[in-house]
Amino acid sequence: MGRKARYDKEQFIGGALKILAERGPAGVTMNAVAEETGAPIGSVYHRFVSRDVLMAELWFQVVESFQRGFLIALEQGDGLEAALHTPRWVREHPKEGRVLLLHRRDDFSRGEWPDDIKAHAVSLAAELRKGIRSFVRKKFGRMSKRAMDRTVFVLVDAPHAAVRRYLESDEVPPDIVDELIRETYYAVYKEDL
Amino acid sequence: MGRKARYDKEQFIGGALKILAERGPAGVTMNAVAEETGAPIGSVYHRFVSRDVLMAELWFQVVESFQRGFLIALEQGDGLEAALHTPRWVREHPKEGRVLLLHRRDDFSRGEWPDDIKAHAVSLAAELRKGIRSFVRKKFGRMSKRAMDRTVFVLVDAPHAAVRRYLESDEVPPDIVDELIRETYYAVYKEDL
DNA sequence: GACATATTAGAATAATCATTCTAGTATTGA
DNA sequence: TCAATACTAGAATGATTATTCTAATATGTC
Repeated sequence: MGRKARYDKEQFIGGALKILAERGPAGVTMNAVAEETGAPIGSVYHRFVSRDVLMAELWFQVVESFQRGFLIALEQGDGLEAALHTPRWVREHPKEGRVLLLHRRDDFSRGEWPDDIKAHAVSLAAELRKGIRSFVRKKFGRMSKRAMDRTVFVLVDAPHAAVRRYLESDEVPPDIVDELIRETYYAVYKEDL
Repeated sequence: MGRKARYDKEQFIGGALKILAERGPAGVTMNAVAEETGAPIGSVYHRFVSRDVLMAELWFQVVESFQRGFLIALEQGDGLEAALHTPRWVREHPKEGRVLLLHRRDDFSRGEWPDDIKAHAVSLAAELRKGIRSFVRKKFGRMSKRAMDRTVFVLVDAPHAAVRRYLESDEVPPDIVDELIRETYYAVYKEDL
């Protein structure tokens, strides 16, 4: 049934990642991706309905990898381990780091997106929420809006903030970042929940 | 000398701000700004060399206003007052809040920008640095890289982080944000500097 | 081998915008 | 009133890119 494929999604996503790291988001044109991969542009469109979808899938791939490590840290180590996962992962994945800035989780609920993209976003978010929920229960014995808000700030928002300015200018987050995340962690969790 | 102006910079910047709030950054096309203001596109270009410069000036105007309040808080109140200025200001200026996400301070050092834009960026950054410096000296009696890093995190990065997700989805930051900023503040400043 | 079809090829098309350009127009100053 | 000029007007241009389209080309299946 049909000809054997010479190029697959992975290659195009890989090409897009490379271009993104070198030339920034605007550099990732469909022609650039095709050229980088050595494929004709038709083949890119054969795999991805649109540029938006290609970028979305790149984002999913990266976030999935990031989130996997985060959830493992959250389950095995304690919360601090998970909070520090952000700067560590970013240091180990400099190219991928910039991809994190490309979208927010709920970009895919607004607007027109293919169903599988929407579904992917939903399941990714659910997985994260579930992980954090069960962490909160483990740590505090019960669940509350307040505990969730704080935990999201300490484990997600604060680490991302600490790291963001370095991602934006292609620098490796320095050690002080870990220190600040650590202190924020102890601070916010010292309060009664 | 010459005809009286019917449209000035302020009107175009105001139009751009309105469009940004309603349709997001991509919606701010030069034609949209002209239409919103009721002016012909030629008049927009008579005031701004390019779209980039228009957007830059919008950003400057907003950041300047934000920063003014921040510096006053920093000088008059203590650091906590300044840290909390971010969520407060954003609540009072919902439209302007989104503008903050448009640029980073050092966007204007890289790349081609007119000299006055560069100068504006430099002076704005200098003013902020100066304010923080003198705050650090006032609070700790001396100056150190470490104290500066921490202060920037506590007064700038953490508040921005806490607020960012709400800005991105056009929501008003809830009270918990202030609470988190406050705790982060006490935490990080409890450590010896 | 011939057919069906998944895939390659990439030139042609189309849409979107920023920007330019040429022609008027109102105001100031002489 | 006249000349200089800052400004209005907006149609035309140009550049950039996403996307489409038609024609080949392999490869599995009958």
